[in-house]
Order: sequence, then C-alpha cells, then structure tokens
Amino acid sequence: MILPLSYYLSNDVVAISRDLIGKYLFTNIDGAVTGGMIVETEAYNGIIDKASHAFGNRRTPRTQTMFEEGGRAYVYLCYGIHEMFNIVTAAEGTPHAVLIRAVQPEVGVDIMQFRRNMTIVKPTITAGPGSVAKALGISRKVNNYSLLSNAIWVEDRGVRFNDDDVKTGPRIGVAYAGEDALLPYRFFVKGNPYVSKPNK
DNA sequence: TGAAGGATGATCT
DNA sequence: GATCATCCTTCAA
Repeated sequence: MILPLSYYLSNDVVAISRDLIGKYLFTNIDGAVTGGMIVETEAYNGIIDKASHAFGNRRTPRTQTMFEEGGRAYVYLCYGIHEMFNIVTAAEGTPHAVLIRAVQPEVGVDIMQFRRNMTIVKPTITAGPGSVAKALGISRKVNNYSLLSNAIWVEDRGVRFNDDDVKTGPRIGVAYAGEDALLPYRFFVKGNPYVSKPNK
C-alpha cells in the first residue's frame, strides 16, 4: 500500500527514518517507473540540528520546502554536482526531513543503468544519496512534489527488519555540525551491498 | 556583487 | 586513500 499522508506527519523524524528501512521508493519520471527498497536513511531533526539546512529556523528559498507540510520531496544540489532526495516530515512549520541514502533496486533496473551510464550493473548503482537520485531520475524539478503524486511515492510492501538487522550510527559528511555530528541518526540494513560505505 | 563552502562520487594510485 | 570535478546557496558588504 502507498504510505498515506498521516504517515509523514509524525513529529518523530528519527522514528520515521528507522521505519522507512524496508519501505519501497518509486518514481515515474520521463515515462519510466523505477524504484526499490530503501536500505539506508538519515534523519535531519529540524531547527535544533546543526547538520540540517534548517538549523536555527533558517528559512530561505532553498529550505522553504522543509517547512512545508510533511509528505513531500525536498531535492537540492550538493557540491554543485549531486542532487539529493529527502522526504519532508512533520506538520507545516516544522522542518524535519529524512535523507534517502541508498535503495536496493527492484523495478526498472535497466532504466537506472542507462541513467547512471553504467555498462554493467554494480551495487554502486544506487549506493549513496547522489546515486539514488540519479538512478531514479530525481532532480530539482521534483522539489516540493507530493509523495502522494503519481510521479514519486513510497509503498509499504510488508517487509520488516528486526532491530538486530538494522544498524545505527553517526551521519555521513556532517563533521561541521559539532556535537550533532555524533548523533545516531543514520539507519541502514546490516551488510546490505547497496548501503554506502560502512555497511556493517 | 562577491566569496566561501558544502548531507558526494568517480577515478586513479 | 587521495584527489578533483563543479555550481548553487548563503551571507556579508
């Protein structure tokens, strides 16, 4: 079933990040459906999280999407090269978001391969946030799109992971965030080959 | 108007 | 493991 709006309105973005492990992310972009199982996420906990773009209640044209009601896509450019896909959560005015760092490809693998310009399929096809966005055709054009739209959505297909199989740890690439860089806001499926860097 | 820097990934060694 | 590609956003003046 497609996750309903209510799923995204919870105030506990860390719990949502954990729960999204094993859910399925799909896109229907440029006439092609691609998607797979989410195997790695990170929580960004609003205005008190130094690693978040919205830290200190910073509302700018870019971060505005995070302040909208949950259940939307927040897509931005990083390092001038990579686009990253986040799921906005919580009520309007509360800028919570979950970064999707890796998925296990299931549908439209050939399309992903083409988008990624890969001659052979390797686990890196969807490992890492920049790779996920590129493989699924996600760009800044879908920023602020509803996750209840027919272009991008998340499904619960009944997959469940025990806590023993879901590891937590500090988030990647947020050393600038001081003590907040140490928060265990990263979740990933233990040993899954599609998880970026440390996957154990 | 300008300067600094970033929620990364591919490639090479 | 080190390097680099590459450009938008932000903030200060």
